[in-house]
Amino acid sequence: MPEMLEVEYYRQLAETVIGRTFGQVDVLDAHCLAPPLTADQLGAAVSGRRLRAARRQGKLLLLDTSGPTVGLRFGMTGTLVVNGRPGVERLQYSALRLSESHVRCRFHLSGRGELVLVDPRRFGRVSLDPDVAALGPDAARIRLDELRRALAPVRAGGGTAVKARLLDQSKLAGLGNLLVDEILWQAGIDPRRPAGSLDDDDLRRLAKQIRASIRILLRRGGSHLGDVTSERRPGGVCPRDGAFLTQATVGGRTTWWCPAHQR
DNA sequence: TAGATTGTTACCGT
DNA sequence: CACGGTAACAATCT
Repeated sequence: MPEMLEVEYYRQLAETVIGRTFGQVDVLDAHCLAPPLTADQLGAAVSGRRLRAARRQGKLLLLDTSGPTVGLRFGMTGTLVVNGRPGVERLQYSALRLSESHVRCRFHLSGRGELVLVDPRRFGRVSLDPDVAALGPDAARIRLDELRRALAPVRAGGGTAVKARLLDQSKLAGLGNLLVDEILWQAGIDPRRPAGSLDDDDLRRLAKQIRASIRILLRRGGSHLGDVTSERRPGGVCPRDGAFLTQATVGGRTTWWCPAHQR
């Protein structure tokens, strides 16, 4: 489920309990703890601490407390539920309901209230003081010079596909598979193009499109609501010019693009 | 039923 | 050594 858009909704939800104090932490599935963190350590570090701020860097949610910062990653299907309100109303799979059996970690708030990590597929992780420096600049505010740096060839040649680079969280934080395909479709750029082959005009257009798509889809309600997302299927057609979309694996992920206008 | 999946990471080959 | 591609992870949905 979550790319940066969904995590931004979770962040906004967490903001509603800023100032509250953490109570007990129930780790229902130790699998959700990023090694070497233990349930006892998490509880001891967090309980009695006040929530100071809810930040986001890419897909990583950061809960600053009066003690350590709690890092939450949501994997493919993680959702944050705060006081019974899910961060995302519409889940990808209509039949997938928030189920008590999928609660992995519950942060109680003193008095009443809670933040709950619900994650059917169990790829989500809780950590303490995560290494934010390992992430590139956040895609929502990417500037031209930052994008140029993110796509610059590390070695001579620079044959890496532009899509692979855009997905590399250490270069640029926040974009996932659906969002990247949507952005490249909007910008008219072939996902297989070597990242280093983009000229200044391409880079400028792409940087603007990254920010624009994030802004629009945030308003629309999530990463799966792009103009081309519903056409990601056999027989899918480009909404712009009617050409059949092409499918291939690029950057290790299933990729759809329009062979007519993405160059 | 077989195949696919919005994310991250260990591993392997170049 | 650095980089890039791949498989694995886990559970569910189409």
